[in-house]
Amino acid sequence: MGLAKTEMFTDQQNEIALFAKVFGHPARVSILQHLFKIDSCVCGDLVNEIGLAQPTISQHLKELKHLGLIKGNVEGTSVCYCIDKKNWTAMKTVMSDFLNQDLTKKEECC
Amino acid sequence: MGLAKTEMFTDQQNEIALFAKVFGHPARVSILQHLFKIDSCVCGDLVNEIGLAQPTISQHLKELKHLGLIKGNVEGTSVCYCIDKKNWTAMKTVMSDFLNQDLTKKEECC
DNA sequence: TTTGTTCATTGCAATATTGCGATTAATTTT
DNA sequence: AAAATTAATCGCAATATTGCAATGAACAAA
Repeated sequence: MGLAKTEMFTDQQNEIALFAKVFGHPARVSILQHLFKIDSCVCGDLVNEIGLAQPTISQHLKELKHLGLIKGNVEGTSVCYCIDKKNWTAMKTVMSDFLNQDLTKKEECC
Repeated sequence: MGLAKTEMFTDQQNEIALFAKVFGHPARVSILQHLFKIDSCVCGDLVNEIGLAQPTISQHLKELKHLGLIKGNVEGTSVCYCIDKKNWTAMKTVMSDFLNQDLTKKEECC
């Protein structure tokens, strides 16, 4: 099938999965880390920084933009990308709630 | 290709991507939340709780186990699964470092 | 031993993802 | 206007993922 049955899960579970999925490729992790490091960035810089072809980087940027984690702004012939702070913070809340579920009171049965 | 070019990324970036990928499906998110909620669980409970077929759940459990996030223990004809606390905590460190990159000093250029 | 229970594995079909060459679109420079 | 620059899109091939029916393996109960 290759198709996740999203209708049988909660909105929260689907949202976590969507965010996680976009982090599930090292190129996108690398792009985000680069944007954090240097504040803003044009697509061409990322093509040089990471070793992938321009259409490939462009597609990864599109996915990050689609989820709202980055913003793009046209500047002449190039495009300036940066982290969308508001949406990144909102995403962090969702993911942190998932990652920080309480472990302390659990018995490790296995 | 469908094949991530892992060799051009750092070990850290690949590790983040691997953890994120396993969270990138709502069924696995749901399984983990259930294990957190009820401490331990056999596969059959999960098949009832989530609406997927037994082989499908079994495969998702296998992926979670392969990454070390859960442990499984055979108990008669059933298998008891639970969160691997040590590995979960280690994973949380890796993911939190990524999610909590400093935003405060950044200019939003776009 | 036979039967039932529970979970893992196999094998397959359907769909998704990744990567890039070729092209296009938008803009700047000459 | 023509050429150059930059990034998006298209179209394709290769691979990965998802889901499940069928089957197998391990154990328990009769």
